[in-house]
Amino acid sequence: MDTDSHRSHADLLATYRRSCPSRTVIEVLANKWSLYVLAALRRSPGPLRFSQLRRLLDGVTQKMLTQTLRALERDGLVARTVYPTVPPRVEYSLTDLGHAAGELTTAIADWAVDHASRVHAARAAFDARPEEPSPL
Amino acid sequence: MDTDSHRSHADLLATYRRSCPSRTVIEVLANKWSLYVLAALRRSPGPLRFSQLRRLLDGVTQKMLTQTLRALERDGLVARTVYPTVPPRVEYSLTDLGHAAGELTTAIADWAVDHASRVHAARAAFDARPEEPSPL
DNA sequence: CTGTATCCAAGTCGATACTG
DNA sequence: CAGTATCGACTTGGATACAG
Repeated sequence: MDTDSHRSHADLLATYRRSCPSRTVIEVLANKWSLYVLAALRRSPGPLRFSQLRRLLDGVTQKMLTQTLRALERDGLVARTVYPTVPPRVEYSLTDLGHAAGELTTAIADWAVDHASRVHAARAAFDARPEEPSPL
Repeated sequence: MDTDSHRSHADLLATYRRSCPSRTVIEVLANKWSLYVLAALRRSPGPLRFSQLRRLLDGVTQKMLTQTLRALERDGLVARTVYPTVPPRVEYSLTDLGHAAGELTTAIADWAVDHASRVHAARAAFDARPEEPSPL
């Protein structure tokens, strides 16, 4: 994947600057729950209700889920539809923008599943190594 | 991208379980500095020194960079090479595993750059909307 | 140069209680 | 059902000082 072939050297450096507009976008995407919410919505055949997402994402609290969904909605990645019924019904789905982002986060989630054993093995090896690797 | 075509429904649900081994892998990848470090190393033609990474990643503190590099090294994504010179010289590069992960995080970073304006527009629209959208 | 150690502020996150 | 509000524990992250 040579995704940078059309980017200049200066462009690449600018990517990491604090002033780069992408910085704040990265900060929304680069966290566990955003990644999972986008992946879950992308994998779902249709919209998901708040409670469905909560059940799906094991360990997420109501607060974190609300917070995450709001941030994604604010950024135009997730669409929030409220049905004025009683009890209220709220559905979440991906916008076109969110769908594209969801592909990327789903790829990360899939990669993590596929390589978890290798990562865990490396982790164990690292943790098992002696304090002083060079006893001379 | 139908990356899930080979995954069963049960597999997909298991992905979000707290007990899924991929959870801890995601937690390492899903943060700003890990994402940037992997992207920077992947884009670089060769290994990068600690100070080079620090200059490149605008805003990263020494502490966060060290912490991030350690976590990635522990997970077998980054290789750390120490040259016993004086002053010391330490180079970081991607392992095969890290290279694969780097492709994914680079894709996220690129996407963020390319769509930052759309996201920021959505954000501005969201923030500008009235408190009570339905005054009836 | 490449770290480690420490202090402290700020933010994250979970648990709980409550509302329309 | 789908939130909001609040409190407190815990974690994160920055600044600074220091060491091999």
